[in-house]
Amino acid sequence: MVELKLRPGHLYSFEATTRRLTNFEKTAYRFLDGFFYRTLRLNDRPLAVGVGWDGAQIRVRVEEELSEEERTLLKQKIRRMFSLDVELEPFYEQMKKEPRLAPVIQSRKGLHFVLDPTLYECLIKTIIGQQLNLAFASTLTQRLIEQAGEKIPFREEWMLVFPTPSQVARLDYEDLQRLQFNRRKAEYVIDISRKITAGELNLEALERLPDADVVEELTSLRGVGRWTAECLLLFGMGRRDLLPAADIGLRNALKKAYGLDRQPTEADVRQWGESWIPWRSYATFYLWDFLSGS
DNA sequence: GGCCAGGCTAGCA
DNA sequence: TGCTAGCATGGC
Repeated sequence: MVELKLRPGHLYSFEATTRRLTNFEKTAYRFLDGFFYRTLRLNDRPLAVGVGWDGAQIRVRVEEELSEEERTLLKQKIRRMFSLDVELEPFYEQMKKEPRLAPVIQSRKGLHFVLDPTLYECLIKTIIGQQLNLAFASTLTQRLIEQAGEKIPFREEWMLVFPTPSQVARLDYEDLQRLQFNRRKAEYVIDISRKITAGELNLEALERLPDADVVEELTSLRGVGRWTAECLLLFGMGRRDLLPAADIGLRNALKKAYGLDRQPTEADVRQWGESWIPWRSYATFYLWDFLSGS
């Protein structure tokens, strides 16, 4: 058993940050003994990793032995996934000037993104979530993991590991249709996985590109529109200034926060968002959190 | 039963 | 370039 500690570089609320894990990310995370457990891969080795909080630091728990290299990798991965090096004070300062948003922001101080461990997982989950209500999207994701992923032992039981591109590439469209994916969504998910497996698509290489280029590259894929590309930049890469202005959730959140009697248009959102630059991702994220009722 | 879900593509003007 | 039907199901 290995336990590591990681200190956040800046103001950090573990409680606010993990609140959504048992809700929106409930297919990935399992809460047990004060730790949020999920599986991820270190150099292709699947592991169950628990993440908790000791009041000042993140506790990371793995119930197997790790090499020095794996420890280093795990630390890097968790720091990145839990946004431990993101400094939000400038964001809070800037948003004080937004009277209608300030209460939403100030009551969530220390809330950070929890990123997916891989860009592939993020992209596939986002495609599955297109247009569907979150509950059903989560059901479909879970079914994909059960169909294509592998199981690893965990405390007398097992946990599922999100499948690799090659594991999904081996499926037929009909396999996913049986899980109640619509035909086109089955094609998007499998075709993209096959492209990655064939070496025709390298998601990691996109990390080096600016936002606009990532959107351009990704939207050339069948099944990926602007919203999906922006979600990858947000929840896969943690980019700080994305505004998914057409997003239904964001528009509903603004309607609620601003006390409007109709849903604002995409153009409204873009215009209001101008004054959130360069923190539009975080403004969006805090509004989503506000909408989900906490 | 009807309409909307944290969209996208293909087909048509 | 811009508009819209269709998708497959759950939740309200």
